[in-house]
Amino acid sequence: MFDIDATENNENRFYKDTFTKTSADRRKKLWDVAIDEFSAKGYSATNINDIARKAGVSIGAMYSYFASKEDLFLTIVEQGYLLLEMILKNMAEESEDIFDFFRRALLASREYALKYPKLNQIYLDLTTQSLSSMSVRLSNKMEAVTTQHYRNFFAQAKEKGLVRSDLDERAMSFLLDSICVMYQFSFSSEYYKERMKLFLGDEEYNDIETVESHLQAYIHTMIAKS
Amino acid sequence: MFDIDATENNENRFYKDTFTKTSADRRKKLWDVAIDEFSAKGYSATNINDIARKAGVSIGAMYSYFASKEDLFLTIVEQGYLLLEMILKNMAEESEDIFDFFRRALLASREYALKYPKLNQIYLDLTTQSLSSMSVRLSNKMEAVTTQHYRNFFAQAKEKGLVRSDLDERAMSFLLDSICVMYQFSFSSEYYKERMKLFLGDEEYNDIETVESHLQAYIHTMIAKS
Amino acid sequence: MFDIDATENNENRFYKDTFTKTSADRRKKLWDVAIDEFSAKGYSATNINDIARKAGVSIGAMYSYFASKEDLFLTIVEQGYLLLEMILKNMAEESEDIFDFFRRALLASREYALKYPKLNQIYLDLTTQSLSSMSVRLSNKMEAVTTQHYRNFFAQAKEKGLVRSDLDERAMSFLLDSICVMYQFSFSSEYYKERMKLFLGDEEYNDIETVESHLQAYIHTMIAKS
Amino acid sequence: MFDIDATENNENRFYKDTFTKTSADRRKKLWDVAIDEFSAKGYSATNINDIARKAGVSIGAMYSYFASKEDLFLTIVEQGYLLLEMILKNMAEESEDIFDFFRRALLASREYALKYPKLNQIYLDLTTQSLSSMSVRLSNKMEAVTTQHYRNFFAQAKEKGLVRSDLDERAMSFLLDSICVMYQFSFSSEYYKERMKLFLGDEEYNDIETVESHLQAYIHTMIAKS
DNA sequence: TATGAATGAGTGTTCATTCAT
DNA sequence: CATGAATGAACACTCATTCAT
Repeated sequence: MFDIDATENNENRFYKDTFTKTSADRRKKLWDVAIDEFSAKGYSATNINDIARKAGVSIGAMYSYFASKEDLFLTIVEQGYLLLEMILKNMAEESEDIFDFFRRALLASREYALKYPKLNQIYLDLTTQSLSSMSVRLSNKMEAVTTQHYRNFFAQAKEKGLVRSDLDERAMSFLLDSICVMYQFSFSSEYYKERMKLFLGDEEYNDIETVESHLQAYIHTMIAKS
Repeated sequence: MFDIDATENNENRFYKDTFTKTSADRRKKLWDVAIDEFSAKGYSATNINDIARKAGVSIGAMYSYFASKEDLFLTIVEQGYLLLEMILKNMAEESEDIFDFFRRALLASREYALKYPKLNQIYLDLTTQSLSSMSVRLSNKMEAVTTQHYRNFFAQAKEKGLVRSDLDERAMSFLLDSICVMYQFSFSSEYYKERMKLFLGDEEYNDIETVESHLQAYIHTMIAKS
Repeated sequence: MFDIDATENNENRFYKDTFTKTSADRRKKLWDVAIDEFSAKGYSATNINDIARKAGVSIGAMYSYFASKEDLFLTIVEQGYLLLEMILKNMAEESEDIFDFFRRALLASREYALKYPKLNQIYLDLTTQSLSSMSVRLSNKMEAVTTQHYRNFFAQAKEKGLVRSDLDERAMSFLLDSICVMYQFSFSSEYYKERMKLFLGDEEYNDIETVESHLQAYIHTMIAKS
Repeated sequence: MFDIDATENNENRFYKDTFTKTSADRRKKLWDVAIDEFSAKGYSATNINDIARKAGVSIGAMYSYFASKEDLFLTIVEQGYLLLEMILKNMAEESEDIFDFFRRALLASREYALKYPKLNQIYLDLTTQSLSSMSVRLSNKMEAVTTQHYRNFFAQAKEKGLVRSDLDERAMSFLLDSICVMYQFSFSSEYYKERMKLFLGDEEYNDIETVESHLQAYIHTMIAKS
């Protein structure tokens, strides 16, 4: 996952050249530790000296890799975004139509959240007002990509006559993505986990796949030409 | 809004008795400043000494009102929760059925977010993993209230035969509330505002009421007996 | 014990007139709490607001009784000194000779320490360099009284031919009093208790009266005309 | 005196590794200042930031050397203990018998107190009830060492028939050490200095060596087989 | 006179960042 | 380059004392 080469051509990288020259092991370790810390404590409360020590990297090296704590944070986030982007791209390519895409998106939201809970906690942090100054520094906004996917699938669906003719595609895209985002967070932070439990009850919470297929079915009803 | 009497009977208050004894002006000023700071900087990065100074209150007085920075934060949040709870209660009472309730909920989400953007930014913060230890201290979880409203309205709707008979009410409640939460946040933090703009485009973004009525219509389709 | 009238004529009192006008109960409570706090935490670490609260006295009243934290402390200490002085006076009057006096002094050291452990801990504090500026404010130095008693008894003993003729009475008084002081502290602070245990072992520590009579016997040997 | 190497093998050190890596000059300066401050103001009233500033060390460095103010304090104390222990060990080795040992102990008490008055003031502080929690952290209690020396010398003396056959050695050791402790403090804090003056008068106070030899002679009388 | 809310300088400690080695 | 000791502003919180009521 954390393969630095993937971002090497990225024009706005938040790490210094030096970072590409360290061993992949070192980079991996740093990432792991940084994600642990940032996800658990949030950006502000995270101590970059702690990260360095736990990763077995000197604080001096740290600052030769990243210009600041903020840049370390953004590097982590960017990397996670790239991963998510790839997942989305694959998903879009494999999806037959908008219904299939949403089904896959819902599934992926859950799986991605469960596979990378800490990364997701960090994203949640990033949506926070206090970190908004950072999120603007991230050019490859997830939403830009997602929006495009929805746009394409709705265009195709309209052509094929799969969806209601009176559909406001943008509003609907916004709605569908919102559902996915909330679903994703519902597996990420304690807060949203607790919230989901309250809504679903223990029974349904433990049979999440059924819940998910219901959600998907409702969405189908909502969108599909009757 | 920030009338301390409203919480006086609240069993788990996060402020000390002394706070009830200061002038309402002083309390109001403190609220305002605290919300400003916490919403702009997040919990961790907010300086309680700054709040005190900007509110024209000595730091000593500050600590005679609240046992800790955390308690000041929770007092702010609790107060906002109480307000939202009241809004929800009124809404529930005035709503005719589940469709009406959702329509109102969507509207209220937007209006509340626009009226108290800073408070909403603070809530967003609270859903963050790093503040999860605080959110558990807030017993009167918004979600518990919301869940109940949905449960009641769906029970009523089933009785009246308004909704599809195969409806998984809990999954649906979760879905509807998720939509409202995301909608609310979409007017709160810069991040979500930006995201909404990307999805809706400038045109629709500026005609938000139409978007909202579309969303509501889709939900109707999804739930109502065809 | 803590009868304020006893000090009323004292020329250098550390309390204000107001203090004599409060109820004896109030005064007693204040004493008790102040001794608790000062003995447990030491002068510096003791919080005068805490004392006030625990004694059920307003901090305002506190400062109407005593000009400062230091004066409260000195009032406590002075009072204890007066008590000790009285004990010493009685002891001196009842003692037949220097041997009897020392025997009683040793006994009284133990009993006084066990009866008023907290007061003794406070005295120990007062011998500390950092509190020396306070101890100079206390006119009725214990030692001045003690010195005089020893002087009288040794004069009497010389006259009666009870003691060795080559005795350096001042050095001996210093020695005897030092023994009493250390013995007294040995029942006061944890530190000296522990130390005594190490020297005596569990067995003797639990049969302290025998140890005490041995000590007394040794001193007799040292002083008495052979 | 303040050679850090002396404690390097000490298993319970209260300083961090980093402290061993600074220059000896820096360490020395820090020690000097810390002893000055702690001895003059007592533990509680001493400000660690003051110490840092006066020693020309940043507060950050301070906390990279010691985990807390308490640990700085204990490091100082421990170091002094080690020194005293060494003095005691040498003394014990050079002493011919219990009489010689006590004579030397008395002398050393005075000399050590006069050479390191501030260190001794700090020890006095440590015997205070409020610092008892700290004294328990110091495992190598002076008294344990001292007790052993007395035990050995009394055993030897009994074998050689130098002392009274009815001697309670433990009580006697306690007595002798108590005398030394008080004698030592008599040269350390203002309080005890003043007290000694009161007992001895100016004349004898200024001829302390004679007083000391008298004390020693009395002890001899007390212990030796007549 | 009694109250206790208010004050604000001060405390122990943290941490992003620098820089000599 | 890498290291990690060093920096010092900043922080959450305390407490002796004041003063309006």
